[in-house]
Amino acid sequence: MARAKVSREQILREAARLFAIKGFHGTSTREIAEAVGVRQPSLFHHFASKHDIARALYEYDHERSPGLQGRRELPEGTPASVEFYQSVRREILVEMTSAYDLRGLYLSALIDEPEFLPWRTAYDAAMARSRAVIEQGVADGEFVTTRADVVIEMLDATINQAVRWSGTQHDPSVPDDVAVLALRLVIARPGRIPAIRRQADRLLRDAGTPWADELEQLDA
Amino acid sequence: MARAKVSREQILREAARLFAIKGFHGTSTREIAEAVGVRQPSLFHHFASKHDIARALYEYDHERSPGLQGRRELPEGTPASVEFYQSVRREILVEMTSAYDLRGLYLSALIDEPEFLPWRTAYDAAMARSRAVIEQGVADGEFVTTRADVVIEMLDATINQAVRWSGTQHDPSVPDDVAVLALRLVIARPGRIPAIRRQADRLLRDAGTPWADELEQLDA
DNA sequence: ATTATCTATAGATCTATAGATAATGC
DNA sequence: ATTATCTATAGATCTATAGATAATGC
Repeated sequence: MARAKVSREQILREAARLFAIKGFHGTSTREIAEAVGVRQPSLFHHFASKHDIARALYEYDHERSPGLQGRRELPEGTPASVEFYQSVRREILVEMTSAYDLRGLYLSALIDEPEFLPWRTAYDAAMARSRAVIEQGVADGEFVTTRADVVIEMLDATINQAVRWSGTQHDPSVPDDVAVLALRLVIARPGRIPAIRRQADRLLRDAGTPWADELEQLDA
Repeated sequence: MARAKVSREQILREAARLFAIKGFHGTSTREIAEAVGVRQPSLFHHFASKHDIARALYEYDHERSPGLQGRRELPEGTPASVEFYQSVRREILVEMTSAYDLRGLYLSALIDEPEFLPWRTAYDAAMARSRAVIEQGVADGEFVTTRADVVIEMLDATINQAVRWSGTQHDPSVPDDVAVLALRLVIARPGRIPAIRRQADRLLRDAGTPWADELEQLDA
């Protein structure tokens, strides 16, 4: 008799989808197993525990996100406006092109549970770096004096929201649209936005950072 | 022996707090009972079921939010920019001054469960009305041509986020700060923002809508 | 007499383990 | 021989009900 041949990826995909809908605690391992077409205990051949499934999803997100890794894509000395624009554009692109629906990881307070402390730490550090960029922009006069804390919260919320667009939304212009809106929040001279975009594109090309791959994925 | 005298409010407060941290499904009735200081079955004297507790919280939020009720605070014919500014400011104020931490209701997909369909419907209608205001602003030339869908998603995410600030954040200038940032997303002439704020204040006073009460609450 | 708690517990989960069995790869 | 499934089930929950008991209000 042919048995369902289940891959780790299939489990991650269905688990993520269910976590996003019903939450981590609201989703049973039985439901995940049913969605991938095996019996409940078979999951434990692939993952040691239910928490381990969520951990793999956090890991996947972390590996794809320069922001969470604390990796800069643009050289030292890049103007804050360009850095800010590029980092928002990149994060939105990363979340939109995720193979899994990662909402369940960030929309609830799951990340605050002790099992997930490393990802919480990376997340907090990324927020602190974003904040520093905004403060730099204000100090340089590129950005209007604004409440960096409120701007950060709005962006954080938006990036979390962007995870929803993975799978459903394939419009490749969305990352740029969101990054432009983010710039509008803080920029002193909105007329400079096209120049900022061009500078980001140029610096990114010079740095040789791959970027086109994910964008192509959205067109498909 | 003195027994704990528990009020409905105490249960709502602790339940909301726990839902926000661990999610609705991640919180047991035993945990809620422990937090309020009674035995688990005693909760069922006050609420028919665990779902009923969440329902009461949705109801509370709905009663306080003009946006969710579809109630206009400003007269017909108010410019889109003023309407937009005021609606954002009001919703942020409502969420910030909530007696309960309502994150758990909106950060997960709890609202999508069939038990909560009436609140889902009200929520969707509020989003559609916000969208119409933005499109009006674009049509009138007050707002730049922008993707209303993305702006709505950013605002929605921000308002959900604002729920986090209830309890912890008491700064009475936050609703205005967020509303100004929201305007910056879409406004064609940022220099008009102070005039828009003044017009909102004036129309609100003329309409006799109470407003000062909640602001005072933040100062306390 | 009414209201709010308590103890005890039914019945339905839920995660994870143990050990049997089938499929696959050398 | 190894890998991936299966059935069966232990043991720990979890929600909600039943019925006893204490406190409160008239």
